[in-house]
Amino acid sequence: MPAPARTSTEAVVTAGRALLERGGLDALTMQAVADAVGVRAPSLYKRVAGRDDLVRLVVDQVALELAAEIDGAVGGVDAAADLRAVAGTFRRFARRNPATYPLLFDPRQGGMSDAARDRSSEAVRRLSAALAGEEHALAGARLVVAWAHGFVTMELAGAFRLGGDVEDAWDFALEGLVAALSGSR
Amino acid sequence: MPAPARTSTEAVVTAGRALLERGGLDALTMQAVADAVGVRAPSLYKRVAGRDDLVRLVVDQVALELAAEIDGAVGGVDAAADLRAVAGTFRRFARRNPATYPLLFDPRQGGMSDAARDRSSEAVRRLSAALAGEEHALAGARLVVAWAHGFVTMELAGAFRLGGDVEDAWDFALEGLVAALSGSR
DNA sequence: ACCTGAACACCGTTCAAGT
DNA sequence: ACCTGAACACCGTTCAAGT
Repeated sequence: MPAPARTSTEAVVTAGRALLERGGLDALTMQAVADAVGVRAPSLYKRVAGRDDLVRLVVDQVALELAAEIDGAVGGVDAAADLRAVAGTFRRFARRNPATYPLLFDPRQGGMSDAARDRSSEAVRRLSAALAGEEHALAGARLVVAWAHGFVTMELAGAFRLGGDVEDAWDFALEGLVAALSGSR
Repeated sequence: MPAPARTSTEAVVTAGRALLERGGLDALTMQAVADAVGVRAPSLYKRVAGRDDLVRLVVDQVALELAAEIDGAVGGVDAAADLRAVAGTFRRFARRNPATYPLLFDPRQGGMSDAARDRSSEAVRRLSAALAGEEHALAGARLVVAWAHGFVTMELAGAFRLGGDVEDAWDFALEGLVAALSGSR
């Protein structure tokens, strides 16, 4: 006599993400997720393999959203303008997802899936190729992504404490990177 | 009748760091630390306020070592050469401390202390001032540090999967950054 | 086929009792 | 003044029993 499903993997992932964003990784407990979806904790193991798997599913959902927003920020006409737009989109995304963003590049949480990573990096690679030439496309993309990731990570961590205008630092860096890429062809 | 101390804060921090470097944050349990220093877990609370405090002490020890190595990498003659040397030192340090390094900029672990942060950033700020001029010193330092941190974080996370030579990407970026800083004055 | 209570091993932490 | 065993609340996870 089959028992009807009282929740779904989707609901479990959504609840997990909300808990993570609200209270950090510590708040994402199987008990809290179970309460949120209206089921007992052991039942969650019918939906996800375990807590680590649930975290991975959340991270991947966030990563795919990021990739989609980056794709949407590319106009396709002016590569320098597109790079500025993509960088801004990336930064705003991190600020909107301050607790989940840092997990995207965290090896302890498995990081994002290959699919999400490839999709995010492809847009940047194309812009890098347009600016720096095909031979420097990959190295240029790695420069831009490393900088953007480092910057927003430090910003989220509250690491910019020496005063000064953080917006200025962002704009200064972005113009410097565009110039460095354009000058290397 | 006083009981003699059977361990010390230093030994506790050293044991904690070793466990963290060997097995990640999960392996740093009060029980494992207690076993390592030859005492029962409750006794650790005479040395550290709790597990979070112990992690913070480990992170700070690592951060001060990083700051010292960076200081030692500065020659003081050629700013561009010094920047390359500092960046290389930074990267090698991260590779030598793959489990503790990511905690340095992790807000969940409190990150590094203000003292450690200030000391690390000051050397980079001076080099940035020498290359880009005093007015762009802070923004330039933030560009370099954000890139270096992002790069080594991604490298440690295994995020460079599109093939290509990661060493080339490092050198290409470093030369681009030196050019961008030098060109902005 | 899914849900549940009970149980297990583990965790950080507290505290009264020992020396 | 420090160390200890015992205890507490919590955690992830397993599993036999229910429907």
